[in-house]
Amino acid sequence: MHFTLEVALDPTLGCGQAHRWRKQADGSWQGVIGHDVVTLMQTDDGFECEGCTDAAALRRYFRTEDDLSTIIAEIAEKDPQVAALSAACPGLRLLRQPTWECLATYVLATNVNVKRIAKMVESVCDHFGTDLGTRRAFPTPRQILDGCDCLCECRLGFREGRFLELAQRMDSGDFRLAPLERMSYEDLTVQLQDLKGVGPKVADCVALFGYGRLEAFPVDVRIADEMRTRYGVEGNYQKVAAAGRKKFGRYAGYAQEFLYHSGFIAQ
DNA sequence: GGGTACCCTCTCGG
DNA sequence: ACCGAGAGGGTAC
Repeated sequence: MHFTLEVALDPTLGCGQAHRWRKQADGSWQGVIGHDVVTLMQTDDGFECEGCTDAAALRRYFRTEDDLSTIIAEIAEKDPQVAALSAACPGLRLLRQPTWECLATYVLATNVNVKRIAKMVESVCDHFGTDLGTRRAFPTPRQILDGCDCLCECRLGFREGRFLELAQRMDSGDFRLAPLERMSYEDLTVQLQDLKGVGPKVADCVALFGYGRLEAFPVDVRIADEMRTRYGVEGNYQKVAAAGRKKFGRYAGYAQEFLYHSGFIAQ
């Protein structure tokens, strides 16, 4: 199946916003979207997709409604450095990940290397997820609870308790993700932080990558570094994140992604 | 509001 | 080669 879309798969799938993509020897990307194991191959005008049974889900995942030229024009107009970064990295898109998967993976993404995040996520999928053949789906809360006796095999460290409690609250219905769709960005991030293991940074990541709130500006150590060296902005989380949102406006999340990716190249 | 410990793994310097 | 120290998409206390 062919998809026409302005996208560069390498930075989009490899920059760390989603954690289940693997680049293969032939240059294609293998990942799991819902219950499809898909293989994506870059073309001049988009990509070729193998294994996809739901084109609408794929379009949703890639946020095909985002017009990159419009978005980039807007954030570039606000800052010459982001203008240069976006020009240097054409086709970098934000993804829309399933909220549960996004939330659960970012709860695991604390105080570890990006490399190990992917390892933990894959381990959780391998232990509890539905078998899809070559890969497994991201597990549902119920699947995690059913197999929680062997959760320690996933080597989540101090995140294990948080991960388990998260699954319990979702499964019991004590915490529901769907109603958060209708909330404002501010209310959404406040609600998310009621969950153990979710602080301001994870809440912003889930708001951006899961709930598609493009105004979110998650600040991790790399973004904090970029904000300090490029713009002289430093301070606590709230201060830096608010500065990013104010500076870049409704598409601050895209600006964040370009800034993050610039550090990726430098590394 | 700021300072620390935190599970575990990988990396790096000796 | 082997080992100990350090760091790593932050959060809870």
